[in-house]
Amino acid sequence: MSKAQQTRDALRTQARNLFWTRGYSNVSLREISAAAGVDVALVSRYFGSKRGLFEATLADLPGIDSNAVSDVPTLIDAVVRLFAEAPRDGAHASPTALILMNAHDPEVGAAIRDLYNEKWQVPLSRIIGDPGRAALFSAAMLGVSVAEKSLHLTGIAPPGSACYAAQMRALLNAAVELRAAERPDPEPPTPPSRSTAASP
Amino acid sequence: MSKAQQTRDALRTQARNLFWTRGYSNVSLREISAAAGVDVALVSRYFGSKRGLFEATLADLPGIDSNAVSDVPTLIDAVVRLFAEAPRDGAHASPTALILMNAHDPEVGAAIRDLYNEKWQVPLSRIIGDPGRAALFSAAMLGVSVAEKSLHLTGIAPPGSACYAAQMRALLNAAVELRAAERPDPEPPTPPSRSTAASP
DNA sequence: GAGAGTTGTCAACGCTTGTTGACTTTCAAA
DNA sequence: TTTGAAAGTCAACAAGCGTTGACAACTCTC
Repeated sequence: MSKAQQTRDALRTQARNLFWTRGYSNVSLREISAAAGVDVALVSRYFGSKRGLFEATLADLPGIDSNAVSDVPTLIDAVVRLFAEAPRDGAHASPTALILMNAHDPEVGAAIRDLYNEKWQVPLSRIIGDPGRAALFSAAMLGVSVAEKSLHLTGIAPPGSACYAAQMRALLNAAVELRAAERPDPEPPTPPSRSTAASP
Repeated sequence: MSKAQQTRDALRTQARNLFWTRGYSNVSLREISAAAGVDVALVSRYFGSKRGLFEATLADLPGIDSNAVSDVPTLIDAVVRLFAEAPRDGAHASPTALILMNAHDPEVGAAIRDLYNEKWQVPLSRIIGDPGRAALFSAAMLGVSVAEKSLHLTGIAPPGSACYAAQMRALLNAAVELRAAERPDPEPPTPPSRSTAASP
């Protein structure tokens, strides 16, 4: 591996760890390059800009492959396993942390939301069958992450434990087992347009 | 009302609308004071610092009164009603937006987490009975907010609709109806100490 | 070994941020 | 009307940010 490739990788790795755990606007390029043991100016050289470096980390975000996963029980198994295995220390950032920390960022939020839509929401809607329950599935999945990562709630079971998996499973099942009366009116399955502005 | 009190209120109101919807570090004092129609320097005069202005807005965060609400059905009703009535436009920020936008902020995150613990988690634990299911209750509640406010998922039912309430209700019920085997080991009911550092 | 291209270093730039202190204006009490 | 505190204005500050371009050090080819 060439020397340039080494520094590129070092920057990308440290950028992912920091961006994904603390959020785009809460991390400076000087901090990233210091962690990578490299000069700040090399970010501009190799990635063009801070935004470019951030986007280079997005390739690491896993998703749901609706070809490999076709039924709901398999889906829930896959999600539970992904969560159980996701790293908790700062060293390797977890996928949901990326979403939670950056989805409402004024600069990169729209890109993150689009990416989540593509890699998660669209496959979920296809597997689960209707977008309402798919959205509730996302809500359940990310809700556990919020409680754990953003709020540090102590009542959440230790991640990786059988109990943690059981909690996830219970909420996810509830999301897809909505009675007909509770389902939203049918909607066009996830919009094709890119989200434009952040108006929470 | 004195003139000084008027400008104090104007600053506090605009600060709440902006801080709660976009997050502490994504809003500048110049933006807030411009929205309030006053000079930036008056923030320092009346609130000491940016942090002081932010903390002055926290009094508006509603919570759960475990004296008024003693059983789970009443709790769920209260939460569903709070969510249905929470304002969606930028003009008045919703309580959950405050949590989601600021819980992982490096500067005010710890204060927000402590406040949520005090105003929500402790009462929830008391009403629901054990901290595990109370944490899952929070997860379900905030998960819907993440899906709606952070990710802008279109599958979530229109807030305020009967369907939205039904969705909330289904998830909240699932959280408190965990079977015994899925419950975490009993823990000391929510820690008394303040959270210290943010290590997601 | 000379030269060309790659890689890394350094100092500075323009900009925005929170905060401060000196100043002027407003306004009610004496 | 004079006086003095209250309220508001203005310009500047130090610090941090992303970004740039000129320069030095290195590596490989001819």
